[in-house]
Amino acid sequence: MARTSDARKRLLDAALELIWTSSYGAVSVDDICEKAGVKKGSFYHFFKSKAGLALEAYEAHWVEIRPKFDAVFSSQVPPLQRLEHWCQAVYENQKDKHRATGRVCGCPFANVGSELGTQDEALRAKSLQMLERGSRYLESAIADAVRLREIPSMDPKAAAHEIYALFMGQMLQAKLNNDPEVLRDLGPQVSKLLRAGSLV
Amino acid sequence: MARTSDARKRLLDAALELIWTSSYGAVSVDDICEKAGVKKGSFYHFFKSKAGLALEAYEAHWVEIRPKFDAVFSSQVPPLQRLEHWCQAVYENQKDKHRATGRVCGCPFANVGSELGTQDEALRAKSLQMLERGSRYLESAIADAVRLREIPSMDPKAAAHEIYALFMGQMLQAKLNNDPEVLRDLGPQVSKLLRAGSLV
DNA sequence: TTCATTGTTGACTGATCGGTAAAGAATAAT
DNA sequence: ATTATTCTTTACCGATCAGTCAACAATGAA
Repeated sequence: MARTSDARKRLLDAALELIWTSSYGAVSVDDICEKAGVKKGSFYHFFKSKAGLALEAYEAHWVEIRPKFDAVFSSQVPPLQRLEHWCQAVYENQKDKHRATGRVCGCPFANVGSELGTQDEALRAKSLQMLERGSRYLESAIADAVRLREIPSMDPKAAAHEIYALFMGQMLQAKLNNDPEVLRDLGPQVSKLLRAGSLV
Repeated sequence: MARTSDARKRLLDAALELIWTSSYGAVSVDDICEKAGVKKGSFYHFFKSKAGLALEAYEAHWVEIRPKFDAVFSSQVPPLQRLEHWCQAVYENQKDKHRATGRVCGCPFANVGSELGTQDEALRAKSLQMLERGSRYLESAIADAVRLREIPSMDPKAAAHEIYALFMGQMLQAKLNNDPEVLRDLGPQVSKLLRAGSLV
């Protein structure tokens, strides 16, 4: 048909990065355009609104990081190790971001859910969807761990939600302290909880 | 000296309410003024900036709710019951807010910390201070429970932070689901975790 | 080479943003 | 009653906000 361009992807990347390191409300369409090197007219050629862009940016980010999740939660890895590796990866990720920006930025999906959960139904639902996607990995790993008698019997779905709540709470604590080291012992904590069978 | 007025308090109340039910970024000074029935000139007579108002609003809110915390965490109550009552109070509080607004609004302090933690040092610090204040109640209760042999020996401070992380994560899950019932079993969950001695 | 399609540009809108200035009204202490 | 102080009001500021528009440039398919 006609010409192609990577401006759309640049906008998605810029939006995620800016909103992650600050917040949805504090980032303007102009900011995103400047970071992406795209004029505002082009922005509205690709996206119908700022909220529309955010929605697509989160989905695009998920598509990007999903392979990492799939790898970390591979069935080839012993179930409890999957969880440990996941905690470790999150810890390293936050440390990298902290090194790069001087700030603990937390989880981009949780951030937007917390900020806009009461205002924008579509973004709330997207944030919830991300949560459920992550929780499903935990659920499978926990179910496998139970099946392999590595941990006591428990309801995997409920346990996954509880572990995920603990995880998101620690992320927030790390952000409030602006200290990624808060997340250092997350893996062992999770293991210990699961082995004790004291959830739900 | 001269005339007095309750405009200042009305502004503090309006700000907390509006920011809690939406977000800091989405609420304008004009919104706050309109809700408080105060003209903008008066706003800047009492507060030096929007962020300054928010800071004071959170501190004022703390002063208001602290007596409830002191009552719930009274030494006259058995330690584990304090925690159960606290969870119950939070659950009821979110249900009330949900009935009134149709939304699970979450914790006002956690919300602002999550939204502005990377942008406004003063608000991040205030959010952290609130967290620590709450955590101190948990810490005392846990220490008492250990001392009274109601739960196994553990580090009260670390356990308090872990319980608090779980709590904040569940609040966020309730917000993302827009369903206060997510918080229904928080109390028993906390009790079970503490009794198992599987924390930290 | 044509030509429909896709992408780019810059100028523009009206609304709203946080914040200011200055004059006047209400009040408490004297 | 005077007066210093606190509070209220109105009108205003420049900047920025999200979003629009129409002209124009590049490109792939025919």
